[in-house]
Amino acid sequence: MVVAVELEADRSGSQTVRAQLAIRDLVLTGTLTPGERISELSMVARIGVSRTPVRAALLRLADEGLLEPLRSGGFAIKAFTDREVLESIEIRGVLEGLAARLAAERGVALTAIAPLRRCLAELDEVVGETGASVEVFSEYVALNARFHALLVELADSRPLERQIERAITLPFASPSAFVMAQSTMPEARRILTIAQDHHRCVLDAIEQREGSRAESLMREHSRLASRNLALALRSQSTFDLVPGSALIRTGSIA
Amino acid sequence: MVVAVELEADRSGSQTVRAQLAIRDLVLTGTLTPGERISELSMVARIGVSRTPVRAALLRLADEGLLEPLRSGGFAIKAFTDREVLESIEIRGVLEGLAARLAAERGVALTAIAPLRRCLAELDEVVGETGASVEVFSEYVALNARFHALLVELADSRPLERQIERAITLPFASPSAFVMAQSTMPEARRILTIAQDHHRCVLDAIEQREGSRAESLMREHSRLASRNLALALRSQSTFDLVPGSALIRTGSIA
DNA sequence: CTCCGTATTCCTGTATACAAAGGGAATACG
DNA sequence: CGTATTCCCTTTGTATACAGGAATACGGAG
Repeated sequence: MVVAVELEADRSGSQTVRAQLAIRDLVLTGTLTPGERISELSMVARIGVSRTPVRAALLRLADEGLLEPLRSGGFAIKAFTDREVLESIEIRGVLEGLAARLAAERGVALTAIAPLRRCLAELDEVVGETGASVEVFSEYVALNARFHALLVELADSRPLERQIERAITLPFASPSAFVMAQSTMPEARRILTIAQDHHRCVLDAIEQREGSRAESLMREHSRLASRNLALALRSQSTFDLVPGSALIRTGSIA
Repeated sequence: MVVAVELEADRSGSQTVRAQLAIRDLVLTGTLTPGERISELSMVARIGVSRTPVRAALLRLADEGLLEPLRSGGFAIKAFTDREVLESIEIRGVLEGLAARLAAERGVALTAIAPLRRCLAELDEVVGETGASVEVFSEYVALNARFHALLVELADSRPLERQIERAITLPFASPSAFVMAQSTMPEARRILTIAQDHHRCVLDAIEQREGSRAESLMREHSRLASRNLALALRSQSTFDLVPGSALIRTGSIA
């Protein structure tokens, strides 16, 4: 009866985080369909830990926004409209804009901005690559994520870090959510070039303490993601490349 | 041994929310001092529920940001610097600014804005009161909270609602956090007048679909809270009036 | 054939038992 | 006298047992 497929050495310290990771994967990969109720026992059977950590994991995922509490108790997998995805991206943009502005207004030491410059240079290399292979794009994803993380650090604000971390927990709201989807599109290279220019200009703005400019740039930068969402929605195969796409229910695509 | 003082009819549906409310109160009132570790058993003794709901409550409060997880397990009461308080207010301002802008850009029906107008009128009455009694201010607090809540609703964005709700969970970041502290200050009436004008102008901006103006106004509006914080820090007795002040450790005030 | 009442079954919320790990204090050794 | 070590106690993480309640399925009646 109990088919424990997921025994693959999830040697994460605690049972709770193991459960959290496992369930999150189940949700994100679409194994569990949106709207479906999640019973604790089924998770116990699947993951192989007791109800207590499963329960903790569900609670955690509900705060993250992947699940929604049911009034009769328990949780269901949340479904997102494309509009909500857009709004989530906008929120991220606004918060990252605040981060950039704070960094600019307060001023940052050159030693603090150096890692950003290095990251920028590495991104330049990746964008400069002639071949548009999948490897190139996944390398871009990694570097891009690091760039954004470093930028938030630059603001040096714990509360803001927390809030942004929360905002990008929704996988389709993260800075690199649509990059992989881009990889299949003809305009891919152009978009990457523009995004990279945003990165460069933001660093310049921060260095020269142009707070307002830094903020506007980050907002506009997030708009690239919005545009990519629209592009990705054109075909199912492209759409499937964005993380957490299983949670998004659109009118046009089944 | 077990002195269950808090038996005062906390008839909240579940034990978990009861524990959550009780512990939050303990933290906010300063009964538990910042930095102090919270042991589950001590909460069990105090509140009178078992470890399971206490544990759930602690987890919840940690996500809310009132507690911070310890690497050795368990939680400690988080302490906030005045700078972090300022940043939290700034975050709220930015998010409420986004809400106002979204409402303005999308356009709202007059039926939707009517409750805001009514709330505005009621606020006018309160601000117009001649006596500056405590009752007046606490009435202002209630109406002000409602106004801000309605404004967020106007944006009609679930993700944004969630994010803002999270932002104002920190009690000193809520829109009315410093109003009661104001009540003891001579410039109180003037500040209320200005705040109320912000409210009025934001509604006008939204009605006329002036997104950028609506956003700027809400940001500036939140700056009133920042200024009030600076004012409130001048004396201990004033400072004590702000909710959650026990969590804030400042250089100047013990 | 359909609708309603009832009983059963599953599920969550809560409490408790158990084990491992961390912290602290006392003691022994250098 | 200072330092390191060891032991004990406290605390958390995890598992399980129990009770109340909701959803469902089944059976009977109209």
